[in-house]
Amino acid sequence: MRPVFLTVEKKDSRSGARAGVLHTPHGNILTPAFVPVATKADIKGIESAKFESLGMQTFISNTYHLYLSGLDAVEQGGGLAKFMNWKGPTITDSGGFQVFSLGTGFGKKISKFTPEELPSEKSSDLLGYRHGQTFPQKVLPAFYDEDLASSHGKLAIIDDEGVSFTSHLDGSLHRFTPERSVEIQHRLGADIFFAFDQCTAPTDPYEFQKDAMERTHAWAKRSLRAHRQNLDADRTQGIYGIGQGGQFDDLRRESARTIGDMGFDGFGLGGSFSKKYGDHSLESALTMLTELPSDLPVHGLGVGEPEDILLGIAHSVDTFDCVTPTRNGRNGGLYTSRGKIQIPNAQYQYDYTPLDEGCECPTCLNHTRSYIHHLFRTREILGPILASMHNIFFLTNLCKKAREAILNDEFEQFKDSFLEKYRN
RNA sequence: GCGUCGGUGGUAGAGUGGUCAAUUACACUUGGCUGUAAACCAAGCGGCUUCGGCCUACGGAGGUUCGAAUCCUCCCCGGCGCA
Repeated sequence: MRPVFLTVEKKDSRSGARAGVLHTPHGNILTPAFVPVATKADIKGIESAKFESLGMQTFISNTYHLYLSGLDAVEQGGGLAKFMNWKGPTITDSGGFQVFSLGTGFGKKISKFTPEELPSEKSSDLLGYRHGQTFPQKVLPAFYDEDLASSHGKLAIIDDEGVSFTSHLDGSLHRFTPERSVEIQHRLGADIFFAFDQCTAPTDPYEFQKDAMERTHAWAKRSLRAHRQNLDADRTQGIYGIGQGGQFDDLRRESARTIGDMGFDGFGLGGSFSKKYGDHSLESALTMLTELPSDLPVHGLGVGEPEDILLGIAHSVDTFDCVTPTRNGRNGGLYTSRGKIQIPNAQYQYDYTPLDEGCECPTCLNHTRSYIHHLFRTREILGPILASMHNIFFLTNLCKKAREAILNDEFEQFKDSFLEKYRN
């Protein structure tokens, strides 16, 4: 028996939607489920004691950030969950997204580095590099790229072996490989973690996507092998493989088949689905679902707008993580059943109704729009906190209601009526 | 009363003859945020506009000058000092 597996309770008769139970060593996750992001072992502004009241069943933290600061403390503190005083399931992401967001995904610049552009040193010299050590001086120039340096002074360089990058915190040089990412994630000790991948933007061209996809496949194999070699971790942690392919359906299908056949405990829908890349980047990624083993749990990485979550559910995605509730919340954007609102806007100054009529989150049960508006205007820290709490509840509740609808075999109806109201 | 320094857009505060409808910050108005270098970022912020400009503005009124927020005179208001 694997440490993580899905049992499907009910399949919708008119769509691919399904309701299930994702079993983990620290408890079950009822799916579909929304998974808030706790990048650095905290959901910004919200302590773990509040999680349950927000409808949360789990959360996802980040390998890249925790590796740069706090890894030893987390490990010695008994792992991510215990460290945070959380009893339920936990998830970590591999750091693959940062390879993208700190590298080619930064701004609009696209750069690709071939192995011959890399340092002449054998890659083994670069492996095992630890935070705090000094990188060999002679390889430094090879890591410096004028083009990228001018835009953010930092760099992530990809080669087939792994990724070299500079810390966004202090500029120090580091190296991630699939093996290293897995090792760190073993030390973080989450119930579910992800294989190291190369994320791309949907707008990247075919050859680039194909290259990244094939590299991701090779890294997936290595991530899985590294996991199997740690017998203890393999018994207590589940590993998800990630598929890529950008907007190209043939690549997406190939990626799903390849990753789906490797023996992972779950599948991560890889990519970046921001609207700035167009309106259909998620749809092409969803073509992957038709190629996967039917009982394999599927996670949508970075899928967090209500429309996208419902679209994902309709295609049998089980879990979703995203920064949307927390980042939008901190910046004053609130989800309501009638669409998003900007609470700092003037029109809410004397609006003494709840953020969302009928919402049962801790924020709405106790406070008015006027109050939240006031907290944002005065830049009080409570504003972003209450807003984040509401937004998290909104999305976990959306998934909860979708689950109930699926169990009642009325998902399509639920989805349509939600969207009609949400879009006004 | 005398002397002195100063009065600039919602606020603070630059500018001190033309490149000024006026730097900058805050405030204000509105956008954006999809595996978090984001409690962040961006745009706008006198009126009108056929978008080329036009009009009204730097305490008030005059004046010098081709040209004044900037120089001069008087008035009003404020700070400080001396009576």
